[in-house]
Amino acid sequence: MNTVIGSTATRVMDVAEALIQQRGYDGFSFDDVARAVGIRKPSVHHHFRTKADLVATLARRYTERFESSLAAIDTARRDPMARLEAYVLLFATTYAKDGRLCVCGMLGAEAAALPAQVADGVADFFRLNLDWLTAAFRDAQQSGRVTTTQGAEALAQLLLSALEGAMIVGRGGRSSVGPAAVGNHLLVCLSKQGR
Amino acid sequence: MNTVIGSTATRVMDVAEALIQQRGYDGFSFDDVARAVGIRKPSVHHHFRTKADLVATLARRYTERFESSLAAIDTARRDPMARLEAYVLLFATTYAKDGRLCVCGMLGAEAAALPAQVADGVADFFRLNLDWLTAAFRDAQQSGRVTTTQGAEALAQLLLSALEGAMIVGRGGRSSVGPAAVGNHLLVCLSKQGR
DNA sequence: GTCTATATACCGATAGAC
DNA sequence: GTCTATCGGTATATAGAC
Repeated sequence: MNTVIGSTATRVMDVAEALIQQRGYDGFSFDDVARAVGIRKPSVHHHFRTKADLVATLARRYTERFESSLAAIDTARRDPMARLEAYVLLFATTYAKDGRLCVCGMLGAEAAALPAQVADGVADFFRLNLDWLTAAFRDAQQSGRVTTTQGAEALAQLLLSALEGAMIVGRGGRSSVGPAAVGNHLLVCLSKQGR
Repeated sequence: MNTVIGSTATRVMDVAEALIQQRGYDGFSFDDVARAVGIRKPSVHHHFRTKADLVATLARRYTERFESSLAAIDTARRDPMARLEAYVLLFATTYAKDGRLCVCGMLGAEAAALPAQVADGVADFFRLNLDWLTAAFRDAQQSGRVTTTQGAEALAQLLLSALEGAMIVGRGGRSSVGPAAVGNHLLVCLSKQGR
C-alpha cells in the first residue's frame, strides 16, 4: 500500500505542473519529474509518450480546472464586482503558493518555442478567460458598477494582462506586490467608488 | 572588409537578445548564437566566458538603453499623460518587431531558474521602471490629469504589469491585442476623460 | 507498470593550434 | 580572434527484460 495519493500519471502531471510554474517548459526534464515522483525516467515515458504530450495534457487539465472555478464563481456570486474579485483571487491563490506563475502565463511567454499542440492549449486557456471576463465586465457595466466608456472586451484584456504581468513583475522584481494587489487596485480604479 | 555592423561582441549580444525575447534563457544555446553571427561556438566563449555572463551583460545593456529612453521622454515631454503615453510606446515598439517580448519580462518569468547575476539584473530593470512610473503618476495626479485615489506606486505597478502581461497574453493567445492597446486603454480609464 | 541499458543528439565549457 | 577537437554532462526517447 502506497500512502501517496493519486495514480502515477496524476502524480507525474502534478509534479510537471509545479516545475513548469517555477522553471518553464525548457527548464525541467523527464528525469526531474521521475525523481520527484519516485520512479525512473522510462516509467514517465510509459504514461506520456513525449514531453509535448505530457505538457499538452497538463495544460488541458489546467484549463478545465479553471473552467470549473469560473462556473463555481458564477453559481456562488451574483454581483458582477464580486465575481471579478473572485476571479482575481484565483490568480492570487496560485501566486501565494511559493510564488508559482500561471501555467499558461509561463507557457505563453515561451509560446514561440513550444510544440504546436502545447501552444494550442495555451491559446485555448486565454480564449476561455477572455470570454468569461468579457461577459463579466458587460454585466458590471450594465448594472452601473463599472462606468468606464471602454468596451468590455478591452477591460477583459486589461485585467487578464495585469494579473499575468503582476506575477512576472513580482517574481522578477522580487517584490511583495503580486496579482492580488494589482488586480484589486485595477478593480477599484474601474469601479464607481475609485473615482 | 566586413559589411556587418558592430564588433563581434555587440553582434553576439544582439543575436542573443533576440533569441531570449523569442525563446527565453533556456531556449537558446551558444551554438544558436554562433550560427546566426557566422562564427563558431568557442568564439562566443572568447567574448563571454559563460552563458550567465553573456545574458547578465545583455540585460544590463537593455536596462541602460531603457534608462536613456526614459530620460529622453522626460526631456521631450512636459505633460505627465504624454510621458505615460510615450512610455507605453516603448513596449509597443518592442512587441511590434516580430512579437518580441520585453527581455526582462521573459527573464522575469524564468527568474526562479536563472543564475543569480542574471536575476539581479532583471530586478534592477523593474526597480528602474517602477521608480520612473511612480514619479510620472505622482505628477499626473498633482496636475489633476489622473484622479484615482490609488497611490502612485500602485498605479506604477499596475501599468508595468499590464504592459508585460499584454505581451504574454497577446503571444500566448495569438491575439492582435498587444501592449499598445492594453496600455492606452488603461491610461484612458485612469484619466479624467475616461470616466 | 517499472526497470536497466542504451541510442542519439545537444548542452556549456575548455585545450591548444593558427 | 577564430578555429578544430574534445570533455563531461544531460536531454528526449526507445528496446527489451521482469
